[in-house]
Amino acid sequence: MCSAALSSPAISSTGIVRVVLDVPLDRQFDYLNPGLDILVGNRVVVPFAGRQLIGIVMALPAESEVPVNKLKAVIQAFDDVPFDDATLKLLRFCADYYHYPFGQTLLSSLPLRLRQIKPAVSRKMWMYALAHAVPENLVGKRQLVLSRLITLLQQHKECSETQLGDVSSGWRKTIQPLLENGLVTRREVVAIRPSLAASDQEPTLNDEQAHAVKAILNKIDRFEPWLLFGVTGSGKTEVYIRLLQAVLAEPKSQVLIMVPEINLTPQLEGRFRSRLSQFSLVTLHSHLSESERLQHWHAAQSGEARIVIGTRLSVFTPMPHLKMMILDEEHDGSYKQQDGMRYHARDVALVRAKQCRIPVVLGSATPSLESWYNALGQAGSVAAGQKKPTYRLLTLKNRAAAQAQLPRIFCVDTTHSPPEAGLTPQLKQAITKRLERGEQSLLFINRRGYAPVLHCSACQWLADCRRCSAKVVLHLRQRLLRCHHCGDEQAVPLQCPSCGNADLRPVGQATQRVEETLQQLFPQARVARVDRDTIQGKDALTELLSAVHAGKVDILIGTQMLAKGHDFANLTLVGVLDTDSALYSPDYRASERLFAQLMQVAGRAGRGDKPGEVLIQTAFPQHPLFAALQQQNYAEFANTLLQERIILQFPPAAYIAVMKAEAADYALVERFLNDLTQSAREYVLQNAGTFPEKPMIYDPVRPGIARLNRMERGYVMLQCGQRGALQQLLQAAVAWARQHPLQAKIRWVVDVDALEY
DNA sequence: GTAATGAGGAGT
DNA sequence: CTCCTCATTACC
Repeated sequence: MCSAALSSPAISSTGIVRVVLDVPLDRQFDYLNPGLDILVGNRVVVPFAGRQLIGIVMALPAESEVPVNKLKAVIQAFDDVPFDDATLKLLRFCADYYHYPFGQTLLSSLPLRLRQIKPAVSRKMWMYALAHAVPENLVGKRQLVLSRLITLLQQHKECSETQLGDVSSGWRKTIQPLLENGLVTRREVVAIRPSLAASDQEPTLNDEQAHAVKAILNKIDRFEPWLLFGVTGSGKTEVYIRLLQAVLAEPKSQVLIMVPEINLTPQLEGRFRSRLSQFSLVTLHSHLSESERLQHWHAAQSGEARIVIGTRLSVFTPMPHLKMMILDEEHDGSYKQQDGMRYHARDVALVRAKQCRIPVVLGSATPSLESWYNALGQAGSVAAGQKKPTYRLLTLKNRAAAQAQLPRIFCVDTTHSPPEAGLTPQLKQAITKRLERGEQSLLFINRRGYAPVLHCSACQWLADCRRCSAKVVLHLRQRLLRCHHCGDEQAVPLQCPSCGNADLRPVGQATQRVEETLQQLFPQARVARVDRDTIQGKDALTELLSAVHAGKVDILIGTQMLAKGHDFANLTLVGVLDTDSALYSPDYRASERLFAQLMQVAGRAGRGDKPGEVLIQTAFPQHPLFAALQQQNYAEFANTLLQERIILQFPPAAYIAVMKAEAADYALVERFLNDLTQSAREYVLQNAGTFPEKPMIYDPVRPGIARLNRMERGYVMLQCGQRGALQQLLQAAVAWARQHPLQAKIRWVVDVDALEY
């Protein structure tokens, strides 16, 4: 696009307004200003193809390439400027790097309220309190609501609108006279919820923690990526807190902490609120209401919030005084956006830190191979080969609480001890022992539902999804078959649709079925199941976890939902029922993910003063992954994987991008992708001289789930050892795809640094 | 993306 | 000859 003309005025009341819009068109649109006050950066409402859209003013050019009589007028202008220069630059970079339209990149990073035409006034939030003692005769006998409101206000120093609303929906009407006569006062709260009383006391850092804090603070005023590699329980959070204390000591400075998903946010939030209670803190995650999100976002953008804790999208939150970023559990796949602009929040954070010249701390017990690769060399490993380390590695080897021991990890060979209903005799025995001792057990199985397949014993028929090339999972309680890929549900057939046989059997294990088995085996035990089917509301998980803490549960069974961050002092056994599907998966990242997951699950055992035990059921106990796991030796395992990736020239040893296409008819997809590979190869041949390294273009393949939601899918992988060369090819490929004749008939996206292939 | 546009087919 | 549907094109 045109660079803003030097002569263009900062404010316009007439003339031309150049706008980007939330449309999949990678260009800007010019409008006439009918006499509104408009600044570069403002949000405006403009007519577009027969409807009204919100746009962002990018420039006020002197003239337009479009004839003036074709230009339409701006309808409305808002006076806010949502993006600062730094954020805009970051979003521009991302739009280019991920090959996603700039307008959509920009608008999708904003809270929904700022993308909607109705004015984004956030409703004010108030806290109510009693001003003085309540006079005796105030409350009449029949004024039940009033009396309850007053009781509530007497019990709490301050009450939120939600609290008061729980008493009666008509609370506003009742409280109004009290506000007028001054018995009740209220104060406005902007986003920042009142901190809990500062209670936690400062633990002493061990040597490793102290060294990490000191090392980072030594280079606090420059761009520097740190990999904080610390086993579960080694006290990474305490390191974060000390860093934040130091950074926030500087007036105005802000910090951004990112976490994988909402489940973890409340935990970290609670600790930060109590330890850093003097600093205003907001969260940004998907569980917020739209008005909360807007408030929190504004608090960050205005500089009012000093601490922001958020999920991946928060990496784009404008923060004028950002001085440090922290990514907890940096290896977690949920940092990668899987639709729209497919950015990786870790990579974006690195770019942002570099632009802002600030440190970025990546924390993990099982770093991503990307980060490991970037930190190697300094670790003295040979795996990185000739590569120079770009991250600084800090290691926390010891558990922070000295008495907490690392769990002992065993494999149970399922070829020698075949499991019955999913449980090997060893595991059953281990559970029995825990029940006798009054300790808790956690069983981990990565499949929700009752059984992963429904099978006909006569003709070997298996129940398929109608929309996907996948098997449907039996959910017994709801009496239905559900596809875990598209969500489609169908009734359980009474007889085999293929041969009419009535003997249809559930095959394999999933959480519901294991729960049933456990209840039969241990009728006296209190069993709780945790998966997406049992955990529905936003407080459901918290409630269940506190029940576990209170000792009201003996055996917990669940999916990876349970794997993260929850410490149960009385939990001494972790059982992993089925890992083998991930061991020999075609996905090149499967074993990296499995190791991280098992490490995390193992970390749940024995976090109190009792030693923990982990039993893993597998038919392949000799697999090197388990040997490394038993020694809790991530480094060795990661180095082995790295060698493989170097040989295969897969990430992080090389860069990849995947062109993903889908259509109802695979023939179209195939034609499109064949055309693509051919022209991409020709392009590379013809421009061979301009490529610092020649990219590889693989033949089209079908992904693991070849059909998803009635769409036939196909992938083409582009790979190169050099990022710039891959980008050069991608640019040509995207331009080519945008004007391909099949463009309208198929859907395609480019997934740069795709996690799966 | 979606609204307007125009080409081709069946129906009155 | 009109109305409808579907694909194509333009969107400032």
